[in-house]
Amino acid sequence: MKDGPPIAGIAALIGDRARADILVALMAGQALTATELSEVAGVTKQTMSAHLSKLLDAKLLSMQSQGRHRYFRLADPDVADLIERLTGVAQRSGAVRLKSSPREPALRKARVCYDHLAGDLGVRVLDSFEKRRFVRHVEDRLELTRSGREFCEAFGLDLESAPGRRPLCRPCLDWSVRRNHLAGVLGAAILERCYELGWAKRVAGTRVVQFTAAGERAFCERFSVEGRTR
Amino acid sequence: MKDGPPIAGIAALIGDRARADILVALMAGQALTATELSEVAGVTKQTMSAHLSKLLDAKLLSMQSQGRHRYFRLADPDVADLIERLTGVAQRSGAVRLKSSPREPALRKARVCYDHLAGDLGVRVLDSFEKRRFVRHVEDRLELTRSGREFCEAFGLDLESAPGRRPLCRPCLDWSVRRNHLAGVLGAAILERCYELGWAKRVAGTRVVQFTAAGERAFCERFSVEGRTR
DNA sequence: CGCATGGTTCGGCGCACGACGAACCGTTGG
DNA sequence: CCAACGGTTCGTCGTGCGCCGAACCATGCG
Repeated sequence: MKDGPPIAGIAALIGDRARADILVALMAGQALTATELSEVAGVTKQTMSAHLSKLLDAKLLSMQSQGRHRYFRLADPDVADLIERLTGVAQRSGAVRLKSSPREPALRKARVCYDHLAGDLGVRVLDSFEKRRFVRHVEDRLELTRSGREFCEAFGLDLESAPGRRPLCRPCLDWSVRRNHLAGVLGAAILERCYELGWAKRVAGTRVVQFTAAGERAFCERFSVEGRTR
Repeated sequence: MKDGPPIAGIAALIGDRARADILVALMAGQALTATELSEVAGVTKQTMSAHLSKLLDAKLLSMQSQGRHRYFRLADPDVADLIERLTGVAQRSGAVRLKSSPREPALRKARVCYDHLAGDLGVRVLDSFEKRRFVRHVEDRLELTRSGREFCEAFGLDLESAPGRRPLCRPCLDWSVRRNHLAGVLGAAILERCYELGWAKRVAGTRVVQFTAAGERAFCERFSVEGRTR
């Protein structure tokens, strides 16, 4: 009755960039919403929706609706175990690389994640902020310190006129680098300011943020970002 | 530097029908040659060759050349562990079925595996032979008993004029049903006889063996095969 | 030596599946 | 009530990759 070895189905499910990103992100243990996951994986919501339903069907994930959100987590510890083994084997295999998708090259360096800066540059900004004690981790959240606030004002950011209850500052997991970058009002304000200063602009139709040569230099200096960005 | 989560690459590798078949077959622990594996998985040697090199690259398999053969086995116990976890999760997930390839339907029932009969019918023949004590397992090999030999002669098989050192009778693992069917000279002779008797013929261009309605009835009676073959 | 057999390489074909745009529901909050 | 936002459904497009036929090397045996 059943088709070929069942493991093929499950493995194929995991063997997709976007879905693997989801699973890895959920290894942290906390439940995430569909939209958050779509950011993590770097795909649109429709695409994510399709992926999530497949993973649900296969019972790799579980979901609970809460208000208008849907929270996803790994279905059970066995799944987490599986992913862990998989990473183990993957490590020693010297990371078989999946054929890199065409969109990759520029996206990795700098791109828009909603309205803030992600990609390599985005991650480095957060690194630098942490090193200079401009931000502090408080549980899962991020807090701007006094010196951080001063720095931001000096850079010409307007953090006060922010609307509603959007967090000022929060970390956002980056799908390409697997590390956090700066989101929230602050993240958005920084990107906005880069546009204003003429350091960068968006490439139409994509999520790529293109820095000018001078803009990149200025940016790196300002944020104490060292080294080449690839 | 590295692309997306490494687990995606490994999982994608396992998430292919043919390759999953390979891995499952090798879970038994004994090393198999490339050609044997191609039969197990139901693909040609070229295709198998491509799969095997990918699995080798990823270090999921190890290989040793011996004479003109190449023997493949699982690279190490961790890989076996991984596959086992995977089957575990797959079980409880209620076997996510991989989109069934177009060739499936008829192939499952009866098909040619090299020159002998495989598929559901092939497996049942061996079952019946075992139950009636026509064959006996001797380590990994199969031996035709005295009564088995009589039965075969009565059916009109010529087992004597077989050329060279090809084994008279050996088991061959079936990729679809995951069970053995009858290979070797005997397996070939049975299929040949079915053609002669007009019970079945091959469908051109495929490996499907098509039985006539009467042929199938006669076949089942002769070999004491019970039940519908779905 | 020639022939059979185990494996690999190359080129072309076809298909499954992931990606997105657009349009559509449901919930929340003003 | 409307506007905004979280998610899903539908149709389409592009492409990666698994498959095979044919041709090619290597080994082993008579």
